[in-house]
Amino acid sequence: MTSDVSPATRAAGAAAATTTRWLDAEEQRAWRAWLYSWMLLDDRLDRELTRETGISHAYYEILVQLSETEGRQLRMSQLAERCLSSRSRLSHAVSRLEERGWVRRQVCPEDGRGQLAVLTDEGFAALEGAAPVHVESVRSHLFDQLSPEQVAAMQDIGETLLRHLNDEA
Amino acid sequence: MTSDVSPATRAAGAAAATTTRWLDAEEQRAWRAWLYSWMLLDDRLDRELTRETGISHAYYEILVQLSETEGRQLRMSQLAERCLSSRSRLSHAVSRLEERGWVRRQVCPEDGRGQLAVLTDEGFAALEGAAPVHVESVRSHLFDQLSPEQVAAMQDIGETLLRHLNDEA
DNA sequence: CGCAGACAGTCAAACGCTCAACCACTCGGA
DNA sequence: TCCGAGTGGTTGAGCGTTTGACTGTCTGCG
Repeated sequence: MTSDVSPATRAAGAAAATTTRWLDAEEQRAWRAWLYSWMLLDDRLDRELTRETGISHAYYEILVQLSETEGRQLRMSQLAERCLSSRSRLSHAVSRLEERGWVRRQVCPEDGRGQLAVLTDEGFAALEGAAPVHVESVRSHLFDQLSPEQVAAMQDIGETLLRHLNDEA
Repeated sequence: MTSDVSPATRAAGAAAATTTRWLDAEEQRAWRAWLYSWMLLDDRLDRELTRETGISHAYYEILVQLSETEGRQLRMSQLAERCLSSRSRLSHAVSRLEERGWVRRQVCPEDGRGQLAVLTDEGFAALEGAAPVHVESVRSHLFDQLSPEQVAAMQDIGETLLRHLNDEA
């Protein structure tokens, strides 16, 4: 689902946009493979997790982030940042998690503007139940399919891109 | 935004689920880097394209797929498959593209149940305008950041995963 | 002290996606 | 030829996300 340019488009576009640096055939192929494989994998992981535990990948990530901090709590904005989520989105998501009794909101003592999202025991238990399911999905669809060299390359590429994306953001 | 398991979760989860094959520290790191870099890249590409052309990545993909076929038309279900989209989602999306005058629906001559989505000249022109923007994004945020070896590895990994995901689906 | 501006978070409206029900058409067999 | 199952596609309700406006709080400066 994305991006690629047909030869016809290519000729016309190039004229319009002061010599666009089009992708060559190999680059197209690499891009497509990357894009498609990611979309399929992401979809698969999310569906397996949701089907078997009732927790979407997005919720799961929130629970994970909270579980990994001291006191199992975080400021809303910090939580949003770690989840690569907008504040608004996180605010809505936390409201829904609150309804499930998995997270609790609490005024931040140091800053009256802030709210703390606190992981409840029920939330932690839910995470404990979901984690094995998710890990098994990741292992079977990703790590089981790749050689150690491919895994190393994956990490290398990911970290390279991460450096670029974080730097210039 | 996703998935990772804290040490605490790890111990408890393992007990519950008949020896879960947890990720070790290196695997966690690789998975996180991959996941985060993809999420950030995907978001970046979509936003740049949407901001500068008013076309989301999802719509762009539909236009690309149509532009690459003979007659610039496809059966709805084939188009959905190529876009890795559900039929319902595609049907809604095509309706919106129809409102913009970029796609036209037409009954399929060979099968009265089917519908053809046809790319209009306006739609093609919109794609021509958007393509350089999108390609430049992909190049600057992805290919410009990676060595030729990394690009080759990316393709290799993508195709390996794609084989797995398509096979077992 | 008092106020302007920045900041944290929430909320409402518009939009897109998902799921399941649904309609229309085709195909194969009695 | 007629019926029933299967297929192709659409629709609507419900839900989650985005955007931008808004409230309340904090901070720094005159």
